[in-house]
Amino acid sequence: MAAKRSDARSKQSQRIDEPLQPEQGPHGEPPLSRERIVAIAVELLDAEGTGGLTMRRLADRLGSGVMSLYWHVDNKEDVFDLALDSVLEYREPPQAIASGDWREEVVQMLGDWRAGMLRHPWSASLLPRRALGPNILGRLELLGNALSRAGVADADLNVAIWSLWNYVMGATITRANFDVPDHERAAAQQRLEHLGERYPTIERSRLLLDDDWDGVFRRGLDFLLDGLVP
Amino acid sequence: MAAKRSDARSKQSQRIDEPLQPEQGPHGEPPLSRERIVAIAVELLDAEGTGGLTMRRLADRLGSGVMSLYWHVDNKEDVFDLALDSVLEYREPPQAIASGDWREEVVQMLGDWRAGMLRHPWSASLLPRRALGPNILGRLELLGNALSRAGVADADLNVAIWSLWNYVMGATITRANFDVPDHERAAAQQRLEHLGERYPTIERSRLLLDDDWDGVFRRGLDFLLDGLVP
DNA sequence: ACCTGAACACCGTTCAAGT
DNA sequence: ACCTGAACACCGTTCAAGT
Repeated sequence: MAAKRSDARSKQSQRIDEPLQPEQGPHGEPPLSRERIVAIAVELLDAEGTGGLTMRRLADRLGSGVMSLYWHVDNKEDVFDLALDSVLEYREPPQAIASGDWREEVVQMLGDWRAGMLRHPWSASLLPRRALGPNILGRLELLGNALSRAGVADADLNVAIWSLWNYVMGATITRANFDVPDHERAAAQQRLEHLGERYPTIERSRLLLDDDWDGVFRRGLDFLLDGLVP
Repeated sequence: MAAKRSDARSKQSQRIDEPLQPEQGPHGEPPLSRERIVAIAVELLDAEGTGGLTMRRLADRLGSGVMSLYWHVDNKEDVFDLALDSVLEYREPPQAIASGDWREEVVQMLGDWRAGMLRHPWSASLLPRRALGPNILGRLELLGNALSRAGVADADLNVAIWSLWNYVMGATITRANFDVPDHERAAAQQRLEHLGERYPTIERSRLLLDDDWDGVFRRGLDFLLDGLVP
């Protein structure tokens, strides 16, 4: 049980001194760098989705040749890994949350996690196939720590972390993918009414019609936490 | 909140009478059909993973021209949708499970669901982006029905179904993607020991080292059910 | 109703070469 | 140390045409 590909380093030697203000290149373009590539990749993914990220298009936006990217990055997979992890970076120091109430703490952490991914809907569908980057690992560490302080036994920690991770991942993916654009909503409603005969329970539960995603997420999380720490 | 693309029908008119034994074509190849295309697509996905499914390769294996596929199928997306749903078909009538114990019933249903997907590891990563086909909807209906009989109030049914769906989906995806092939295991162990300094809780929980996936799945599911139906 | 090949507009990546 | 263009071996899908 281990992270795949998480040690994929590029050929680039590890830089110690990172210039904060990269000087402009001769033609107004800042020089290529791992960071710049990832930033633009995220932009591209936000704008066009998973299918829109192309090494050629990426190079275009960066004002460089396609093959120049390969100096900084192993391959396209690598770009995906880096883009995903970058989305899960913490924007504010997580200590701000650390109140006394562990449960509220966990709920906040997972809510922030979900929100970060929903800001970049492609990230949810990508998560399953990607390695665990440092930001993801950092969030898992924080989660485990909070659970441990809440009194979850070491023997159960494993299960507790995975359960919550799985729940958040599943909920985020579901939310990101089943949200129908407004102009399709009418057609979708129609189709589902027709489904009622074959799937009466689904219809009764309003499973596909209710759109209080945040509420469903929060209530389900509460149920799970009830089970984990009675 | 509604299924995307779930009404995508091909240009083919709805067949009422499906011949059980399609006669051989003149060159030993049975004629092209939606069913045959999907079956071979699943074979291809099992053998080569998501990246291995190509319209050209698919046509090759079917002994037909590439463009012939497009008569039976809308496009590559459509093939993915159909392949995914076909994997979730019930092999035995689900009534066999219906004992009296609703909880055991739910656990069995979800275990079977997960097992079906793990037999085709590509299906887990695919699920997030696909529409709800009839087999998926059928399983959701069955699940909701069992929960309802177990005493979950109609007002909570929505949350209960989604929570379990999210949990199973997350757990299956995690399992399918973090299972390291044996020959990579040694290297992975090494890497993770090195990680212990920065992520002490993760190390202590053996989050990435324990490989009792089935146990973790079952125990987490129990916790969730405890919360859902105390 | 069903199948086809040629053509179009793309892909990711290797390689040998430039500065 | 960093960047490059040409070339290779692929893609999915449109189209006009065949039976």
